[in-house]
Amino acid sequence: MSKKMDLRVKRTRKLINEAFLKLIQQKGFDSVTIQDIAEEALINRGTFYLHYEDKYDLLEKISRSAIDELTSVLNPVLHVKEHEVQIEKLRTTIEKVYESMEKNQVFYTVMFGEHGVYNFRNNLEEVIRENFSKKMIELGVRPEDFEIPKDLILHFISAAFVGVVQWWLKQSTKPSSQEMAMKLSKIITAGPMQAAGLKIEKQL
Amino acid sequence: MSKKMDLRVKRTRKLINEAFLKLIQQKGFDSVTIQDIAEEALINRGTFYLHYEDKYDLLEKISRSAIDELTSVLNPVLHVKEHEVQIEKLRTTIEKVYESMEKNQVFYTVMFGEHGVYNFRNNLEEVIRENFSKKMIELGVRPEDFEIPKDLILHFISAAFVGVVQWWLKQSTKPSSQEMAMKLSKIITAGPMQAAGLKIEKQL
DNA sequence: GACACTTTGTTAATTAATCAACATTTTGTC
DNA sequence: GACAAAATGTTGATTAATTAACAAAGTGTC
Repeated sequence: MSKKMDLRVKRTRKLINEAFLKLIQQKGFDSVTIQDIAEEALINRGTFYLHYEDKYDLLEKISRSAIDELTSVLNPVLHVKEHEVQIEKLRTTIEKVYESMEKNQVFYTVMFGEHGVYNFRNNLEEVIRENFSKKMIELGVRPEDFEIPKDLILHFISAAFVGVVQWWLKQSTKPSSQEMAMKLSKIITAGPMQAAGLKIEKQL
Repeated sequence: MSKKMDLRVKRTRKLINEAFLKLIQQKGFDSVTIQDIAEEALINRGTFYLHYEDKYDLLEKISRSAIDELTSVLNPVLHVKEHEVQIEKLRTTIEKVYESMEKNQVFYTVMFGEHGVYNFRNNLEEVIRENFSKKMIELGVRPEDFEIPKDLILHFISAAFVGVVQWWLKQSTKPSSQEMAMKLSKIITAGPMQAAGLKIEKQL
């Protein structure tokens, strides 16, 4: 990004994005028209086409942006050094994840909402699994080394992750990213039962 | 308004107004700079000067607009026909008042807020009194006809009116304009004690 | 299927806003 | 009071957005 974006471009896109998410929340993606967006954003309809091809393009770009940002901080391999989890780094990652959630809060709230885009939750979980899977391959981690099938672990993690994000989005008073990092790192390293304070019976 | 206002003008003013009120709420009128407004509104600073002279001009125009709208629906004389209050018309007026409040909700909330403009409450009460007083003169109402001094009545009404508006602004779930009209017309015609359900001892 | 209405995608001329820059004024600190 | 930094008010060249209009496509109703 060698040149600074003209303020009008930046502003117009912001207005379009905000109008779009608001309208999705109100009436669902399918019912939203370009005219609706233009009216809500107080822009000329023709202006929309200077920035986006159609509403599908807009959705793609908004989603890409939010999810790219999320996956850029979801870097699991850094937490593992010689098969050992590094707590501090794990905590930092979770904190960044929730900072990203805060930043794109409206997007995720709308997408998970009642008029949100079809199957958004599953798609997000899939993205997370692919991201983790790809990173493992890059670093030569071998699934045979796991006691539990890799796929099972990935499904567990991605579903749990998204489940907790949905919980967080629904809180009227949201825990800070630091609080979430503290709590989740405990759950991840000790398992949910121990993190809740229960003792696990010793296995012979 | 023979010609339609260019959408850009409309939008730019809206963005400026919103940014301004937000900043007043955050840091108080005195601390707000034009640069602050431009940044918050995502406009070029020079653009501000295409629309307003300075922040005092902006405040004047925003206030004028909200208060003009309020006084345009505050027309007490229409409720009185041959010294008799017409309940239905009174209720309609109150309803319109609260519609105006809803429309300019952010403005009034900020102005009445902790960083709001100095003495806003008193100024608003004064405006209301003048408006009522002027209308009475136009229609030849004679203060001598009142059993209670005119000034006292005006102060009672204006203070009570503003007090209730402040109450309404603070409600997280606000009564609709219809509900407010129902309740307030009862208070006004029967007095606060009877409207609350108490019986008044008969005076000999 | 016929038809009316709505929405879309596009175009050229016009216009409000941006950018960069500057001199001046104001504010804050010592 | 001296000085640096921040804010103001302004200017001309450039640019993104608006307007008005049109043909075509899509939607809803009978």
